[in-house]
Amino acid sequence: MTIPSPTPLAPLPVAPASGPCTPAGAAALERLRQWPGDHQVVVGLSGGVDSSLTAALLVEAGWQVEGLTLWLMSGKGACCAEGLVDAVAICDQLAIPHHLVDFREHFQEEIVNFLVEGYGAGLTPLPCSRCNKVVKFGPMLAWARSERRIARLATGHYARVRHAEGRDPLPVPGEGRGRHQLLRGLDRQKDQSYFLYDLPQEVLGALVFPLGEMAKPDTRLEAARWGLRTAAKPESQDLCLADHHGSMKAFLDAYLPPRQGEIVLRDGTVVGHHDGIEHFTVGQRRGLGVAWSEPLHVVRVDGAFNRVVVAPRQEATRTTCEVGQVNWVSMAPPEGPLEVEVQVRYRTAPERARLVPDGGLARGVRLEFAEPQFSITPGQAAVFYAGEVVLGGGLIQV
RNA sequence: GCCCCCAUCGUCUAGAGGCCUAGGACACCUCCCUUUCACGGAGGCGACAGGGGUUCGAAUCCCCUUGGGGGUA
Repeated sequence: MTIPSPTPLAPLPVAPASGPCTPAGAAALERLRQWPGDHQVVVGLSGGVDSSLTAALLVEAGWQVEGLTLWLMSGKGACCAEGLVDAVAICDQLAIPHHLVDFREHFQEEIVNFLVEGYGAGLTPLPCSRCNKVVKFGPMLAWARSERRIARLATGHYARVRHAEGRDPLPVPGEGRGRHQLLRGLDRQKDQSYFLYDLPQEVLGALVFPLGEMAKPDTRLEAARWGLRTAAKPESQDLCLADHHGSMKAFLDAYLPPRQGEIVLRDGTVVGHHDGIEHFTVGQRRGLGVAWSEPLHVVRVDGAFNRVVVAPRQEATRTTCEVGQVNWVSMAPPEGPLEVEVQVRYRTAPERARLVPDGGLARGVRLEFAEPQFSITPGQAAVFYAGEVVLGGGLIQV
């Protein structure tokens, strides 16, 4: 479905009077101007600053741009609706077409069900990487190609893609020929590469991340220069799932009935009770309700026995884990062991580990960390890095 | 129903007359952080079982009541 752009109440300038006000903005613009190949692109617009500026920079660089917003949530969809208003307004200001595609059913099947089943089983599923792969990037690109005959997709993610033809050698031993590399965003505070590890090569090859080398403050300054209505919009919205529920807990409570169980120490001593394992994740401290001589953290969520196992922090570590459903990004699957850096959660520091390909697991590897790790959690992603480069990643197994 | 011991924030406790407008730990709440869930950071709420005494002054001493633990006919 395509919704027509409304007539603006007050005409806004299509382009600002002056050029970029930050070196990063100027560099981003220059990269877009020099981009090899055709300059037609569909921009995924969430209604935030990042995607707004992404569209604006592409327009400023002379690209032929069309905006696309996905309708994801069923029900009222309050957050989506709010984002949609801004997305439409931005496209209007930029004088580019805006499209809205209804993905609610798809989102429900692929993400909502995935979350409910995962949490119900005692995992801590990561929705974002799956959503990026299965709901956003893949389908958006397919839509752009089939509906608009446009081969490229741009988003406001803080990550970089080094396309096959211009790539540098891999920083680790391995085969990277002919691959599109995924790199961290230059602004390490905002780097979102963790959520993108599962994108296939064919998608990576079509991506444009104009903000990959921008820092967040640059984005805001440039957005303000453009007079974008989203320039000062607050940072993180709530979980996009949560619109009419308010939080993940409330969201899960709407799908999973309360199931009381025990909170136990490693030796089986019962120290408390919980109202559903879906409210707990490995490493968690708050919300246990157990008063102890020192803080207790969750070390295991036992779906089979409906129990939550807790221990003092220094005992809540692991040194190895199995990773499944691995997607190799910037390199071909390695033949043998590899020294890598691993993030086991978004926004935790990368940790040194030895990665051993596991013949027994389909697309599996085993990680042996140099130091004990605090919160290795089944369901979360383990993403393998070599410095800036995303080598690959997968899901932590039970 | 004869004799002894104990009684502080939600929990575990510090406290042996003025340094206590009662301290700490854990829990809890709020905010910050954050495209997941968490971690983390900063604040906050919160108690001397009740009633009488003794003292210039009592959480700290005495008495009674109440509520929990031991011993003898």
